[in-house]
Amino acid sequence: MLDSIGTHPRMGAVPSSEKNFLITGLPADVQQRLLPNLERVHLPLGTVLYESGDTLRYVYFPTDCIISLLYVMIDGASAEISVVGNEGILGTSLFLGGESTSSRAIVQSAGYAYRMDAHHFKTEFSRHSEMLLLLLRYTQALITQMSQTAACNRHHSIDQQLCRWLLLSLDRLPNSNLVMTQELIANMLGVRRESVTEAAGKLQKLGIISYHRGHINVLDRARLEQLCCECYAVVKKETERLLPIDDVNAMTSPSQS
Amino acid sequence: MLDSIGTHPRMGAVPSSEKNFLITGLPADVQQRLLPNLERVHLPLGTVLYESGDTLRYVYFPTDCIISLLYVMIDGASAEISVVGNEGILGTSLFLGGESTSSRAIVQSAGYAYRMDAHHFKTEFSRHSEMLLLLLRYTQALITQMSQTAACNRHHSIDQQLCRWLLLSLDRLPNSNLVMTQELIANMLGVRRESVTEAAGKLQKLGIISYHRGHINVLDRARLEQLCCECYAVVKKETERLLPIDDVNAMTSPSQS
DNA sequence: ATTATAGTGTACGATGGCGTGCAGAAGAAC
DNA sequence: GTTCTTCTGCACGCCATCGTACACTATAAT
Repeated sequence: MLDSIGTHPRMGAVPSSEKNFLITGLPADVQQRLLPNLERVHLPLGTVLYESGDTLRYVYFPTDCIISLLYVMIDGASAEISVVGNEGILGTSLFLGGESTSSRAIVQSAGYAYRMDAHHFKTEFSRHSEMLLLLLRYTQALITQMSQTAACNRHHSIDQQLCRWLLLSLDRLPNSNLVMTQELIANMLGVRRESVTEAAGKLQKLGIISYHRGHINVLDRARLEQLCCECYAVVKKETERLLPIDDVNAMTSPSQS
Repeated sequence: MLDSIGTHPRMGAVPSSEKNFLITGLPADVQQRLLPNLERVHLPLGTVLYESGDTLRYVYFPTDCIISLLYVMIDGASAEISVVGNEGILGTSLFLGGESTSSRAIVQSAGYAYRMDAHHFKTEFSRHSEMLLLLLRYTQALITQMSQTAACNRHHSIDQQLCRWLLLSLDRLPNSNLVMTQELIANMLGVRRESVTEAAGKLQKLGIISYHRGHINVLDRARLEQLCCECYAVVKKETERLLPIDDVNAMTSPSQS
């Protein structure tokens, strides 16, 4: 079903890896109806999709990019609240009813997303419950991630949090290469750049990652999970419970099922 | 309208202060329909309304009590994710679709709540959009609070966080007396008891609060807000934006409006 | 009255993370 | 090739918070 997006007049050629599970998780007829209103857009690293307080004009369904929800304090200090990839949607406040949030959405890893005009989106989910129910379940997964972030910020070391962050990012990327400087990671985690340098240095010495001027390669994911605090596993497990992904159908064509 | 709850056969005499704004915010006919399924219950301090992973059997609409959503780590360390009072509902996972959450709900301040059976609740919100829309807006307010907690845990001092915590509690209580030991506050904030002792001691010396073996009295709320980090104000402002409370109607009888 | 228990106060070293400053090295720009 | 910028590494003192230990006091239990 999603394959047909690639042949839609408004879309160019689309690699088959570009899926968003909130779309592929919908019944074929709903997907078909959404199609004309979905626009494939490229999102370069660092793009700010919305700022704290902005009224949202679009929702975004990331495919191979990662979006960070970042809270920026008055003094400029920041903290990542959660990350959104191809399992989610950006712009929950449109169906929750707030129209805006107090966080900033910024592209943490470049890639593509499908975006939908706020107006079309609202009429769609107000008309049909399939989409709303799926989005609500995703919202709960998002809440889980936020909760865990709050607890993790309180109790766990920067070393552990870096592991968590790497794993969350890895899950949302097609390969194990992150394009990401230590400075940016520090902004996300809300810590000093030097602290990230130190933590990343440890991981590199252990042979778990290798990095080089803005490029991080994860070599040993298993050991990363061992060093990580419980927070990653809790969020992942709960997300899979809430949003079961039928890989076979989701990655091929759900309309044929 | 809510006044009539006090005369409902299933209810005893109910003080007029016992309101929940998610109920009083609904149209009169919807309230009328909810009434037979609402049961007034007393919630003593420390009651665990649900544990991490529990399937919810009831939703709770607090009136004069405060519920804390607490995340408990494997090693027993805890952190408060958010608080719920008469502005909210406990059991969002029932309409979000997850049925359970990874947090614990515990009564932080004793009082009363209206509870509703999960089954009745689900049929109600699936049938009528008024309630769903209101609940969704509340969900966004909750998300705001969680986000802010995450950021606050990262960047602000225990002194500031204690101020935030006191203010959040104060907003949900009919008076300025908190029944709460320093030990319990420490659990909520996820810090040592001694740290709370120290922070509370400072506030007492400044004449802002007075406390005595499990009883805290806030004497100077204005100065508390001055000492607090931005986090309290952000959450409060956003909550008021999302859930405008028409005090006149809400506190009297909306059915007459 | 006496004894427990719960709540609070204080002290002291340990330490993780911060702020700051600076230096080296890899790429990019010219 | 040279210069400039970005990214990373390291070192220093500082401080908030932690872990631990213990003392004191008010209330409850007997």
